[in-house]
Amino acid sequence: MMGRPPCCDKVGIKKGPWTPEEDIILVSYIQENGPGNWRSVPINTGLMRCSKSCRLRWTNYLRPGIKRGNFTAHEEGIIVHLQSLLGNRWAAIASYLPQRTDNDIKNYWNTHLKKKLAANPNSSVSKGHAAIFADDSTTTVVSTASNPEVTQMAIARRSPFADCPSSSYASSMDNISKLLDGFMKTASPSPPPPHHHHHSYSPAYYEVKPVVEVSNPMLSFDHMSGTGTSAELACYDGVHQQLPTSFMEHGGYVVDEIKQLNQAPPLSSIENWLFDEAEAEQVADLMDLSDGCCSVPMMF
DNA sequence: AAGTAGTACAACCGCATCCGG
DNA sequence: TCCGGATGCGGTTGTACTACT
Repeated sequence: MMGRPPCCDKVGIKKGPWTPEEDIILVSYIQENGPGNWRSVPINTGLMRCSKSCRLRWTNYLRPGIKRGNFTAHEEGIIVHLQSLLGNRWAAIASYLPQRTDNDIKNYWNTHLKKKLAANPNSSVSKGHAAIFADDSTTTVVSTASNPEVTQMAIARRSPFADCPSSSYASSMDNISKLLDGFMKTASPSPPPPHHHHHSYSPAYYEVKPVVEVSNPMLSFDHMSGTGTSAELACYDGVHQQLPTSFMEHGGYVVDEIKQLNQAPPLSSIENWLFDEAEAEQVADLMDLSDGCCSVPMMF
């Protein structure tokens, strides 16, 4: 009689931008059950979304550790060089920038970098490496120069937070926490920042105030991996956000992910390049640094 | 002020790959 | 080894927003 239903039944499946309510449902479900088994997510949550849409929403927007906002020159350099080495393998490139999603990197490449390279093929960005330490975000320049170990961590993706500028880092964990705990109580969401235009709902804009400080993620990592109970992941306006233990236990996503990222796999040629470039450019850029341009608050 | 073109990015689509039975 | 379902990945689209005329 009836044949096998299609993978994504088009009938009754909602498409388009996600609503806050849908995000809350999805995040709550993943909090309880962990990510994965996406097929069951719409079934168990009642979300009128296909499994792929749920997975995409989580991986590209809701999952912890995602950094949003402008790409730094450092990140640009990495992306450009990796793209030249790997081609449009955005997932592979994204693995070197754990805070960025492949979708983000792909979009950034298509909308910014491709044009940049076309307009100025001899620019430092196009060379793929010279801009790595010409970071305008006042984050890693001095700190990495004075601390080779930190340089290696930042460059070689040992931590998903390693090159995170404290000033721009808006933890999606904050968003999730707010989604879970405070959204319903929040009377009026803050409007989007003027430089961002968003036609669809974005949880980042539920932040009542901008992120002013982020606690040292490396220390937090040690803490969380050491105890395995709760995760002190970010300091938001001075209030430490706590991940529910269940979030760590069910699927152990955050802990597993960070542990995995924190492991030191055998260096690939790309990673070796990153190390080599880091050392070479570090010296070169230190020569160019004029005093006053980089008074950097140490994050470590 | 209104219309138009350009930009940015979230989300979708379809194919590829993985994995368990 | 084969098959089918689940998931991952990259290309592409849709549309809100901004800048320009």
